[in-house]
Amino acid sequence: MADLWQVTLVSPPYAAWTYERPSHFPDLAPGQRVIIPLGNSHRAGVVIGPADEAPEGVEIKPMIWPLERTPLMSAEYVDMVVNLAARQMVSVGRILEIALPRGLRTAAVTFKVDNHMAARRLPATVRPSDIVRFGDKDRQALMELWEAGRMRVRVSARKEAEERFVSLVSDPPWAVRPNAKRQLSLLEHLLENGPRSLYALKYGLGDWVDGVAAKLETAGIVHMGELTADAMEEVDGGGHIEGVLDDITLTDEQVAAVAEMTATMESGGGAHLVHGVTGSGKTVLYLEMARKSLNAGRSAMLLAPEVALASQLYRTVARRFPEVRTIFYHGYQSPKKRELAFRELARADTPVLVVGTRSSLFLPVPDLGLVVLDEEHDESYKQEERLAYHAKEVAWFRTDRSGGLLLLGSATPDVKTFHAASAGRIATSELKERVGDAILPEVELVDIAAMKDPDKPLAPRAVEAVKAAIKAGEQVIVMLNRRGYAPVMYCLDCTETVRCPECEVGMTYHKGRERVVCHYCGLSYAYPLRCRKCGGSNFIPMGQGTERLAESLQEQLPEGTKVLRLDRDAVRRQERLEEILGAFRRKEAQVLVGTQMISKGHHFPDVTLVVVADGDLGLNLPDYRSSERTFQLLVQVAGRAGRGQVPGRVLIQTRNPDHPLWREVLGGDYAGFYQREISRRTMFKYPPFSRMALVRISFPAQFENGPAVLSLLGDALREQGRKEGVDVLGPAPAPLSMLRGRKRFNCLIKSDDWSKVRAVFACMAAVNPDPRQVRTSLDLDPLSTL
DNA sequence: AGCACGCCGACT
DNA sequence: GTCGGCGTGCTC
Repeated sequence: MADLWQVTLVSPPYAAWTYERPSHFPDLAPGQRVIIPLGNSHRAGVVIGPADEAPEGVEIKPMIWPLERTPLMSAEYVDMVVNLAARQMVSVGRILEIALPRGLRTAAVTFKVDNHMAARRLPATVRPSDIVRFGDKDRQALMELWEAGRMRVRVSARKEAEERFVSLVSDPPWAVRPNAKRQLSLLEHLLENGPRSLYALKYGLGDWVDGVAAKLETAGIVHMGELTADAMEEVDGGGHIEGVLDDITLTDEQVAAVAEMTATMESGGGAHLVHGVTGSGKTVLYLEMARKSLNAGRSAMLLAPEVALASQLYRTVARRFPEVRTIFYHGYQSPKKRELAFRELARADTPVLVVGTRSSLFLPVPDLGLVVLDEEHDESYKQEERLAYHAKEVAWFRTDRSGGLLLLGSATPDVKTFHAASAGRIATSELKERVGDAILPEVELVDIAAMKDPDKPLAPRAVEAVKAAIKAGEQVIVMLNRRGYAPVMYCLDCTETVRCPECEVGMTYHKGRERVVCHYCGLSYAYPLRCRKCGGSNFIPMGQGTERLAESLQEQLPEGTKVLRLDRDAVRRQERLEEILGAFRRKEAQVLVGTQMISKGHHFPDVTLVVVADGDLGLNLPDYRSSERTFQLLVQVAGRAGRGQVPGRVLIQTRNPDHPLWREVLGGDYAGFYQREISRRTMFKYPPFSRMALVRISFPAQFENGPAVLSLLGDALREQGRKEGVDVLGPAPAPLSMLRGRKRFNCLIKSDDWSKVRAVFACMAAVNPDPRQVRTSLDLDPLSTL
């Protein structure tokens, strides 16, 4: 009787198939990685569990070799992955592909065999294809060496070479021939998307990347190797979060919060919201709770929405707990580093601390007593590309299973979180005061309805306030949530604007890069360019972006004032973010202009003034979350002001001073905002009073059956929706209607129950006549419902 | 993701 | 004539 097991492929086609355990194999357990034959190749797979019976009509093949002697993943880990896969309606292999570092997903390995004591002569290096060819005796002898720990696994050199990251060394313009199309397209790609592994670049652009990248490396224009983000951990200037170590005495509010959180922790865990105003010292609470978890012999994980914030948190944690093994982890680390972290945690037998971003939640951390999501409302916790999952959901699942505490911290909680808290389903602690002498800033509105001059985007009153702050030796942050120089380029000859041919949206002028760029798909053209309609080249930039705002401020402010800019363009080169933040923190500049990036968690004690150049941006988007998003952004950016001794002041420019949101932002009145928002959501049955999901459908642009299949799938969705009693809207072209040669469409589903959403999706997927061409995916609770 | 199969252009 | 380009299809 053959010993059959379910094995999941961690690469396409991601299937969970049946394989036989050969008699010479050691015992198997869920989570064990094995090399399996697939067609004529060898692949890595993960054992999910025993298979009850063989599928009909297929020949069951035997496994080739184990990839580790004791599984890196436990049965509980596999259980988490299986569960998450079921919720997201994707195969288990898709989740494991996200969860496992690259080196743990490949079967391209070599075994180093220590055979000097062996009775039987075996080669010193063995590859999977050799094992297949071995006779039974040799295989048996090899397995004895394996079980004795005399056989080591090494990822093949070619795979490791592909793991190297390619990153830009210098900003444009680059010293390459203007007609070197491939070199330029690689450079533009790196500029737009940031550092990428050679592997990812080859996948996205083509195999020519190998040669071109090598050439650019020789020319000193790109760097290949470890990502510089890793070096960032050691860079000074970021510093740990100040005040956390120096001010260990807790305030009364903090003491009360610790007591409440401890009660939740000791009653078997669960979620606990820390609703504390900006600057109220939430980090101290996280550290206190981490200490409690460690004292109870349990591991703790502290997560931040972005690498830079996680890195700051890591330094603080490492200083606070020098005696505890602390691991820093994020998705931009080299695969090698991630693999080391994964392996170390899988082997750990004492409690550990993990600090990182959302991808850390897939680490095999032993006995999780605490997970902290700092700034829990932040949308970066939701992964949108590839596979849509929310870190909060994974964190909730893990702490639920382990009986750990899930700590959600924010000054402006997610409306859904706060609703659960108000309903008593989540325990809550409140911090209403800032720590130390700091008080919350004064917020004022500036009416700019009458302003027209694009070279003077700030109202005179705002400019005066900036000048006064600089004169007093203080610092200023100016936020404009739109990067580039100008969002619209207007042709003076024919009144046409520059539009992206793929996305049908306006293209943004980037002066420093000398290009116009589509902010949806990243397509860009060199500027100056000719008008598509009339061939003229007399464009005038209209509207404001951070680049133009920084430029005009530089002109309006007194001689000697230094203005820094912080946005995705400015920090394309990895080390630039820390450079800019460090320079501002060291007061090498008086003004920092930036997008919402500057609103996130940074602590600048000398900033006394925050100006929001366009408060109305994002307020009237056709999305149920737009006012929540705007409120959170404005309160967060206002929170950057007055964190030191001098009280802060916030000016918000608006063309619409009567909007009810302003009163709540001005008063920092989360409760008032929440009341108004929740009654609106009740009225329109928006979440949390309903469940929203997006069905994404895409097919290659040249696939002629695409539209027909699309309408078939749309019909199936509506039909099934009627049966289940859920609303289905669409299909409508997605905001990025064309991406990588595929046409994309969305259907919005609104239901009272996730299970109905899954049922409707499953019925639709089942009638898809050509799943290879027409791909469908389900995004539960999408960030944007467009 | 790999790898085979299969059908068209530029070479010893 | 063949070598080899990459479109398409399949993998327990």
